[in-house]
Amino acid sequence: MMNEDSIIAKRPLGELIAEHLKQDIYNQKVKFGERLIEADLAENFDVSRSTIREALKILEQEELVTSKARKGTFVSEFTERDLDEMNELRLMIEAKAFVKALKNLEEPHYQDLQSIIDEMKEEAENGNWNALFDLDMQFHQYVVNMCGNSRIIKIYESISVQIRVYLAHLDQYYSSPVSFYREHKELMEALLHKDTVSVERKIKNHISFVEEKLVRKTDSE
Amino acid sequence: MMNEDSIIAKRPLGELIAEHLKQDIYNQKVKFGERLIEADLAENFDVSRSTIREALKILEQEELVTSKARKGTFVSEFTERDLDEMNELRLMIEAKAFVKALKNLEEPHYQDLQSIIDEMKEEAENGNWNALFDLDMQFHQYVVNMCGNSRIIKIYESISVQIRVYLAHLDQYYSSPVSFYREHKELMEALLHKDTVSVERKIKNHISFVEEKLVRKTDSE
DNA sequence: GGAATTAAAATTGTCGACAATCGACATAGG
DNA sequence: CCTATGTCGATTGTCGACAATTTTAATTCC
Repeated sequence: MMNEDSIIAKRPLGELIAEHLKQDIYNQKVKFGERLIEADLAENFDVSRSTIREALKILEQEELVTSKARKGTFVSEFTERDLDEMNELRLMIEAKAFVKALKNLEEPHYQDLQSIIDEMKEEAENGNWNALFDLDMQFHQYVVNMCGNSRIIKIYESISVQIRVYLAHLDQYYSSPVSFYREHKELMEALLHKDTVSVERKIKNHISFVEEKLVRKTDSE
Repeated sequence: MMNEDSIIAKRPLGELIAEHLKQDIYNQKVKFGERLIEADLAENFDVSRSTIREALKILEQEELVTSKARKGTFVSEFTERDLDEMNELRLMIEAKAFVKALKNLEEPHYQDLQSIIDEMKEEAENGNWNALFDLDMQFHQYVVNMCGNSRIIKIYESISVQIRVYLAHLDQYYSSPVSFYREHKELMEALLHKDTVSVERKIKNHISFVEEKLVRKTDSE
């Protein structure tokens, strides 16, 4: 009668470790290009190498690490070129997903989104970039999840994690947290009006904002 | 002095087995929904279960199998709904990739493509659907590979394998092999003319051809 | 001193065994 | 008869050990 996944779902160890490692990557406890040695990880996490291998396979799937046969697995290095690729892909997917999501967004969803936006405002005022990025991810993923295409959702998940990691590793951002927040506020309004054209334009703006304003030092400032 | 990957690169066993299993799925030696039991596979392939596990993780990555913790791994079941999702994604990606590829396609590439087309013609006349599908995959993947975005390439690889599997499992096709071939010939001509607009339209047509003409029995026949 | 060889250490690939869990059946109790 | 509980076999999760390979260090030879 109370057999169902008792609060803490009993997931395989490998998955838990994979998540832990992902956090470590977010927090730069392991850096780009760093080699991950199975035996060491096994000792640190106090599990067998088989389990570590499973965890690494999961991370590899999300492209957070890359492994070459018999050469080892390394934390993926994201260059600016990679960011370009990611953004191109992201733009394509997100533009489509958002428009499709419009058909499915109902009142309760808008409330959820609004509360994310509200949190963003707070974190923006505190200048807390890391929290801001997490909320950003939540916001976009939430909308994409409403698009109705499970494959699009899955791909977006993967790509957004990568972008998240990329941003986390930057040591400086060339824009203010508040304008980052304002971006989302405008996007939210376009969603509320169910204005397809406007939504597409805003998405496009938003992504180029990340690329050009946030990451690169532009002259026009 | 001749140590470099001697012709046959020494890849991990798990990868080889994953490929073998993929072929088995193509050829319907294993069917949709079928459960894959690690111990049995280990015995059949005469390797340890660890190796089988690795192979299954690879297939899971390509979404050809699905595995639930402690429940086992099953060959993915693709419904018509899945085909819809796949095509939507494919359309999005391929339209973008082809247009981008136009910038990079040179004479030798066109020759490669033409030879694929020529083979298609032959197989079409023999009514050999399976070979035709393989060539179809080759053709599209070849062009997509020229788009210059490694992430787009990777995603397309995954999605096209899935579509390939879906088509392989159909027991009947509602169109002629020759018209399937002709589709590609037209696409090829659009590529040769580097006519962006035409390429986009042709891609769109081609994908809806697969969905509506090849798979579904339409009345307009 | 430096390039080529060889030896040693570190690391990944593969294996077989045991533990934990699941599913089906049998059995007991109402 | 139906439901709950216990048991057993089948299957997956995890482990530690050995084999194969790569990387590093040491040695030899020019």
